[in-house]
Amino acid sequence: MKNELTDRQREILTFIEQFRNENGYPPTLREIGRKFEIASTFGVKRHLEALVKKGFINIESNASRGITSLKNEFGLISDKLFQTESNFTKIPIIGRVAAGTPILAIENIEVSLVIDSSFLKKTGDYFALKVRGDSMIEAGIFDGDFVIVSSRKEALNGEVIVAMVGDEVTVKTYERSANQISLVPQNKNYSPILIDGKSEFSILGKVTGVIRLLN
Amino acid sequence: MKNELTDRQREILTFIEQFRNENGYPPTLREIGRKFEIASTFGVKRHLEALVKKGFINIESNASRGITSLKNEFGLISDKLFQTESNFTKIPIIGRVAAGTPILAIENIEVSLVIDSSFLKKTGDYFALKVRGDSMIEAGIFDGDFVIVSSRKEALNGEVIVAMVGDEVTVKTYERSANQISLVPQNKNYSPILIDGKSEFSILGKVTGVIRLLN
DNA sequence: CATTTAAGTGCTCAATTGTTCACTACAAAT
DNA sequence: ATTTGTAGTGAACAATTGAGCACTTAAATG
Repeated sequence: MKNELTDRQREILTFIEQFRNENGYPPTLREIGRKFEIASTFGVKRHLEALVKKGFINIESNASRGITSLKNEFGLISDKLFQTESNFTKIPIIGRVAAGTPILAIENIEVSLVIDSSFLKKTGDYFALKVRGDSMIEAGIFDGDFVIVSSRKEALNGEVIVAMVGDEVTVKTYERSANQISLVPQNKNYSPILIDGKSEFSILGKVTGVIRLLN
Repeated sequence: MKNELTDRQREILTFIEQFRNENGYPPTLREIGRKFEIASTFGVKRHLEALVKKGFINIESNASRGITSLKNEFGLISDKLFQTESNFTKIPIIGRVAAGTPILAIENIEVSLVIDSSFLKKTGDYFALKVRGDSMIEAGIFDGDFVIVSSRKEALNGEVIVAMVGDEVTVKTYERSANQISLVPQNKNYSPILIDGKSEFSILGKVTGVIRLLN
């Protein structure tokens, strides 16, 4: 047996892939059969077994919709993108911004976001944060926006930064005078946060991008 | 009922996501129950119903493993299932758009932009435009921003759309009354564009995302 | 204190789904 | 001529799975 697919098998493999992309779960034997007008589940099953034997899928026994590990005719799809194109950068989205909870715990990283590297300046550490509140709307940063942040510990006047004040993370404009650091909101309804010697304060990074998703 | 998740619901949502990423298909009620030591499928089912009500998942009735359309706490569609192929989507950037006084028509396709597919819905054609002008600043769309546009020919009142008026492309809020279509800027200094029967007018798409790059 | 909401048990039932068997048919290779 | 691989029907069966009900517990709400 050659490890090449017959036309029929290729059709079915393609259908499984499409189905999963559309529905979020693989098809059942009967759903495949309906599509290809195969009346017997056994007919379908043997196609799947052929696909397993040839290494294109795995099937979890006795599990409904138990098709896993899709490959296509060219081999593993999962590796394909990373081999050919490497100009993407994966950015972790740092956990929930709830007051009082530690946010920068690295274990909190649940989701990543991949963006075109051309959006970023140099190589460096980036992370993303979902913004809460409207204190920066005049700078075009709205509640629910994602900000892309370049990690750094210092900032220049006028830059939009992400800072840690006490145990809260905040996005503000950085203003430093002779002996006073101000975190200035871009919204008339809010007042600057003044940093005195006592406050726990640190700069986490500079905002280098904003992403907003609408419905 | 608030649309926020309880701890239990978040745990379960996270588990579903992980399960799907590991296995390629969503878990059954009992598989979820086994994980969390919930003996009754009914207990699990009501968690899922809560997640549906709050808009984090959809469930296909009577379908095994019928959980679809995962969102996570950030509102992103969890697309790791499709990591195999299209974790990224290539979007053509088309010319520029007048967001102030309409200036530019569609130029040539310059560049493409690659973004994480979780930013997009699964279906549909997308393109991107670079916005010129400040007529939409109150909607958080600034001069120089990129808007991601889902191609469509119709719109609902209040949606931010990209439209063609004459031979110029513009980004505005769509407002339709009995017999009048208005393209409303989000900036007090500008007036709506009124579409009469004579104008050549067509909707190019709906703005589904905004990307801003800062220095 | 009554009510609501979240969380769960134990159970039954019906629908969905995977497994398996016997049999047919055809083309290609040994 | 016989085997092998592919492709299918039809039916029966068992396991998995989702749906639903009555009832319980606990915490929060008002």
